[in-house]
Amino acid sequence: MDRRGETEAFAELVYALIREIPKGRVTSYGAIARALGRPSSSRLVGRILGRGSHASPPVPAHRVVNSAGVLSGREAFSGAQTMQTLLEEEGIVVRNNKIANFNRVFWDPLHEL
DNA sequence: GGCGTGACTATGG
DNA sequence: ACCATAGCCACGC
Repeated sequence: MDRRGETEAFAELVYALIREIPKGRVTSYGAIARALGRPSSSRLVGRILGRGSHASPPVPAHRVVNSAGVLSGREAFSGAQTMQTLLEEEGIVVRNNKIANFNRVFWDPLHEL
């Protein structure tokens, strides 16, 4: 299996895990990487989502933010529905591109899955 | 193979 | 809370 295949396989695991995030909860790139056994690949997680993650069923990528609770990927959500809008529709409070109640809505797959 | 870049993270001042 | 540094890993030039 070449590097390309490994990355694609990892991407599928990332999508699968993100689909498990409960509505109204969020997690971080690092938490996902750690849950999949690759603690040092947090940047790769973000990269995977950035490359137009067209998977089916669709992946709720808006529920993934960085470790500080900042919507670092909002630029990728071009359209009527912004990342912030999607989160607010689930009851998450966003202020200045940052999740206000981050500690309460954070979902750690290692501890809650 | 080098070098810059980025939806990252942890740590220290 | 803000900024700088240093690891990190895959990608594109």
